Order: sequence, then C-alpha cells, then structure tokens
Amino acid sequence: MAKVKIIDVAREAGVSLGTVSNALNHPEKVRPETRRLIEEAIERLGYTPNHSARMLAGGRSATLGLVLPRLNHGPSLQIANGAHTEARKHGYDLLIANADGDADLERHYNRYFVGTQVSGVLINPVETSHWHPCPTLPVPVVYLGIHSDEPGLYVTADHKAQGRIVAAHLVAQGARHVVIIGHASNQSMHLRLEGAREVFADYPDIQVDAVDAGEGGVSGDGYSLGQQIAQIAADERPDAVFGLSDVLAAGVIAGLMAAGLRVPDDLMVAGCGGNPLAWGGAVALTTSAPSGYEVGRKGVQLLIDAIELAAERDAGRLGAAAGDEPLTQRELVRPFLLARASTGSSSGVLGTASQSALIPELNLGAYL
Amino acid sequence: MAKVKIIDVAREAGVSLGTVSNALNHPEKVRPETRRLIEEAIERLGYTPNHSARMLAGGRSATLGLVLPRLNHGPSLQIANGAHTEARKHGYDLLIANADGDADLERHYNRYFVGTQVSGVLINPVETSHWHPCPTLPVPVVYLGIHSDEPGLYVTADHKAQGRIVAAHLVAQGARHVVIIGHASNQSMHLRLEGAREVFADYPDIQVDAVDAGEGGVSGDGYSLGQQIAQIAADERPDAVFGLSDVLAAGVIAGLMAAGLRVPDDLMVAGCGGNPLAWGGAVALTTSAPSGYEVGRKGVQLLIDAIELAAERDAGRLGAAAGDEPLTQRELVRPFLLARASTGSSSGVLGTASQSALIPELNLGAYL
DNA sequence: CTGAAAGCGCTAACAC
DNA sequence: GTGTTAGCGCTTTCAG
Repeated sequence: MAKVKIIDVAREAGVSLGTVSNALNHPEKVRPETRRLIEEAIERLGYTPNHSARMLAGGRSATLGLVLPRLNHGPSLQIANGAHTEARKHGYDLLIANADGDADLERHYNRYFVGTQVSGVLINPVETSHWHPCPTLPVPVVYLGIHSDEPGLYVTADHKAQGRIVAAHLVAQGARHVVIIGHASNQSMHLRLEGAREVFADYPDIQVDAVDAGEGGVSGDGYSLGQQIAQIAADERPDAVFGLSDVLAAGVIAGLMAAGLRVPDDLMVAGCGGNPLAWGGAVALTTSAPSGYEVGRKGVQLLIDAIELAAERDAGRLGAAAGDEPLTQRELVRPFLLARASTGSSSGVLGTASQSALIPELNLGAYL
Repeated sequence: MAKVKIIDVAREAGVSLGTVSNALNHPEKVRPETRRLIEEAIERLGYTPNHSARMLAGGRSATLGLVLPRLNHGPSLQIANGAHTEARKHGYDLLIANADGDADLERHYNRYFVGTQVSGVLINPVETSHWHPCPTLPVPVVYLGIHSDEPGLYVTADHKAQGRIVAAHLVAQGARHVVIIGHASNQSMHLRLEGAREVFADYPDIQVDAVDAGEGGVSGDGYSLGQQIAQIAADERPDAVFGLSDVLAAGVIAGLMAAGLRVPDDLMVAGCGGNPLAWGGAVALTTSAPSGYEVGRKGVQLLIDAIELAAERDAGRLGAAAGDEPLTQRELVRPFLLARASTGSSSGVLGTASQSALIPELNLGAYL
C-alpha cells in the first residue's frame, strides 16, 4: 500500500533521482550496470510510475481513447477489436469507454480522455443521425461510423456498397422476388437499403418488397418474420430474403426452418454487415464484410497519422504556429461479399469454427 | 488546439485561480453569480480540466479500471456491462482495457491503471488455471472469474452449481441417457461438469457419457457434434445433450435440426452459462444464469466497498497506520435455471427479442 | 554520465 | 467568499 516513488528507487539503488528518470525514459543514456541496479531496486520496491505526474511533466502518452456507444452491440465490438489490434501494432495503448447509449456520457468520457492526456480519441457516436461535431478538442479525433460534412477525420463502413453487392449477388443467384427487411430508423440499414435499391432498379422484372421490421404489427425480430414468411402460400412466397442486418437474417433463417422450410432450397436468405455473432446458425449466412473490424483499424491508422503529423508540426513549430491546417479526411471502408450456403453459393456447410478460420483477419474469436 | 488552463478561465471570468478551482470542486463555496460567470468563461474558452494535474494534486479519481482478457468473448462482455452499470450507479467512471489473451499486456494495463490513479481495478485474468496474484498494488483490486486461496477480493460465477441445476433439471425432465459435451481444458466447463457429475451420481440408472469436444477426432464445435449425434440409431441415441457452454449447446441444436431431428421432441438439449449470444436459435435454449453480468456487478460493489473503506481508514489514519487488514472476501455468484423450450419445459417458443425482455436485469441488448 | 533545480496544471490549505 | 501559496511525482534542462 505504501506509495513508493522515484526518489525511493533512487535511494535504494544508490543513485540520484534524475538518473532513475533517465533510466526509465532514455535508457541509452544510462550505463547498463547502473541501469540494472535501478531495475532491481524498482523490482524490489514494486515501484509503479505515476502516470499522472509523468503526463503533467512530460507531454502526451502513447495512449488512445475509444468511446463506444454500447458494449453489447456487434459492430462496436468489432471496432474495438480492430482498433486494439492496430493500436498495439504501433505501440499504443487503447482504453475503452462505454457511453451506454447516452450522448452526455459520451461527451463525459471524451473530456475525460482529453484531460488524461491521451494522444488521440476515437469516437463511435451514440447519435448517428443528426450528429454535430464536438467543440474542437486539443487532440486529434477520429469519428467512426458517421457521415458528416464538417471538417474532421471520419471512417465509415460503406453501407451503401454493402447493400449493392449483396443485392447484386441475389440477382446473380436468380432471385425473382426479394423481400428486404430492416429497421428504417437505423442509418446503416437505411443506406444498405438504398444501395440494394440502386441495384434492383436495373431489374424491373424482379419484384422487390421492403418491410420495416420495426413498424406496425410487424414483429421486430427475424425469427418472427421468418415464420410469417413461411405462412405465405408457396406460389406467392418470395424466393429470397435480404436481411439488412445479419442478426435479422439469421433470425429469419431460424424462423423459416422452424416452420419446415429449407434454406436455400425453398428460399435464399442473405444478411449484411459481416457480423460473426450471427454466423452460428444451421446454415452459413451469405453476407457482406468486413465492417467494424476494418473501421477500427483504419480509424486508428488515421488517428496515429494525425498524431504524428501534429507532433512533427509541434517540433518545428517556429514557422507555422498559426497555420493549423483543418485536416479533413473521409475514409469509406469497402466491403466484399461472403457468399455462403444460405444463398446456395457456398462450397458447403461448415461449422462456426471453420467459418471464422476462413477469414482470420476479422479476428472473430470464439464467442464461447 | 490552444491549451486553455484554469488561470485563463480565471482571467476571462475576472476572478482568481482559486475561485475557479473552487467553483469546479466545491460549487457550494462560490457565490452562484460568480459561478455563472466562471461557467460562461469555461464554455467560451472550451476549457477542459487536466485530469493528470488534478490527480497529482488532489488524490484519487472516481474512476475504475477493468482489465478484460479479450473483447470477443461473451462472458467478458457481460462482465463489462454489469460492471459499467454498477459503476455508473455509484458515480464512478469505468475504463476498459483489453489484454487480448496476453498475460504481459494484462500486467501492463494493470500498472497503467494504477499509475493513472484510478481508485480501483477489476481484473478478469487471462490465465485462470495456474494463476498467481499480482504484486500488491497500491489500490484495491478485485479478481473476477478465478478461484484462489490467496488473500484478496474475488468474485466468481458458481460454475459447479450451474452444472448441478442444469443436471438436476435434466433429471427432472426424465432424461435416461445424457451426453455431456465440453472442453476439459476450460476451467469453467470443468467445474460445470463436476457439478453435473455430483447430481448424476445419485441416479446410477441414468447413463451419462462425457465427451471432450476438443479431443481426438471429435470436431470442436457443437454443430458437428449435433450432426454426429444425429447419425446414431434412434434406439441407441441419447435422449438429452448437455452442452457445458451455451454456444456449444446452440451449435448442437443447429446440427441436430439440420439433420432432421426435432428439439426437444427427439432429444432435449441444455446449455450452461446464460450466454445471450447463444439465444438466437430456432429453439429457446434451457440454460443456467446469470453469469458474467452479475459477476461484474458484484465485483464493482466489492471494489467500491473496499475503496470507501480504505478512504475512511485513510481519513482517520492516525491510529492504525500499520494495521492494514488484508481484506479478503470470496463471492460466489449463485445461478438460477432458465428452463425453456429446448428441454421441453418452456411455456412456448419466443423470439430472441422477447427472450431478453424476460430478464431485463441481464441487460442483454440487441446484438444487432 | 550524474545531481540540483524549475516547472507541468491543479487542489487544498491558508490568510485576506 | 475570495485571493495566495505550497506542493502532488515526474521530466528536463543545465551545470558539474
């Protein structure tokens, strides 16, 4: 419990305070032997540098902050994993805060991070629809998953393109009557829908129905929708269901199968978003990927670039003290298609484990 | 980009530095009018208090650190959600770090948190089997999900009891031949198995086979196991499968159904662990709960108690400066049974959304 | 290479 | 109530 500080270490090692500090921050400036002495003292005393003091005195830390809108949401977790991987690769720490769906909490953690002297912040905003930029923070910030015209750094999954490639795939698989289900209020799903519509616009002979799973008497989850679809007489039934999210699509499959229909034999089903959480069902789900993981990675890349640029500019700040360029960049993460059994296009039915092994970069892990 | 500090605010508001500090930390000590002046100045300048300096000067912050072994693991996320909820309830912030399966990284983040002056740390260790305590940290620490004889604060799900209640349920439902599947190397599953065995020991006429899903030619995921079980002739086939994790059990259901068997009509299936991620299947899964969420909550409760106790002791430290009591407590989170359709015991088949609505305290959310 | 000294931005005593 | 002052633990000059 005793708070051992740098001077204690110095005394213990029989050197001076400054030497210990050097050994810690510029090891090359301390004789190896002395350094060993110091390391032993540190070990013996269980010294833990006080990060606050360090920051106060020294400058910024190699720590990134990530503010997530929630912790029980697939895409956010993918972002976190992607961001973490990339951050570690560059030697940065990543601290995650959960805004828990509360815009105020989000702001709170933002300020917190900035005040803690993190070198940069990633924000995946709670509010994606009518979003407005934060008051300019004194550290670089990257916004994840939102579209905006404001200057700044943004990384977003290209939802529209996701809708397009899945729709195009459905067309290629010979769909004649497609039901698209989703929640209109969700921005991602809305964009995916738009993308899909763009594609289907070129095929006027394909019947397309869009149903808002959150509307009217329609039960919101895929499972119920699947069961409802199964009720439809065979000759009027669609031959393809496009779930605007993977969870919705997976639910539809479960619902259809429970009602005795087979996927893809009686009906194709495709999802969207590359959400591994939804891949555990009986039929491998065709979907678009990647989403979150790549967004997280890209976000960290942009952030680190911005940080290092700022550092450089700081170093030679003599010249352009006032010429702070706004630094704007919009990155759209391009999707690719994961064509699998649920649209009859896979090489076969694989178990969950094998599925994820196929795309190691998604870092799916085992949601055990 | 300009770093505005407290003295700038003071100048802007036309008061002195100390007054601004007071307005921030002890609002009641500042005349409301002055306070308003200061708040406006803060707003105008976009002042963000420097947390590091604050900590250095003042003491500890109302922040808790949580070190997770990974971010793609159901139970860890449940812990995070539970911990976050409880922390916010008590006015604490929660910062999450991902050790990414690396014990060194875990230690690294530990030290980081301590150095950042968080008031307490929760650790869900990477290594649950041969675990050894950290060198005594200068802040309270709660260990999550491990069993240990060392002094300290521990919160763990009672896996053995989980195995017991599910097994007892299977017995009650009339099982005569049970196959238990799991990974022997996983401590949680191992304990659940032990619990199950305790129960079945009292029913010698029930045939019990335990298969290690990670062993030999046995394919590791539930789906394949389900298909293998479906191959067995009807008269030799078990009448119940007990998956030692929900994901395994959900996979088994999918595998069985894909092979044409019905659950629970042909075969009962039960899981273990209360993992909402596995609840999206066609059949509502009988399982034990709660697990992670409650562990997280309890952990934060213990931690905050310890923190406040330490604070009190600090306040009147005149007396017992040396008498630091070790402070040991082991909390076992007791499970309850979620009996549902997969063992033929539920009131009916519900969709995912409705399932989670039934147990709001688990804060399941929509893994959209 | 080493040791002394000057703050980093803020809080918590104190005096005013 | 308000303004002043002494550090919090550390990194960095800068002389030795």
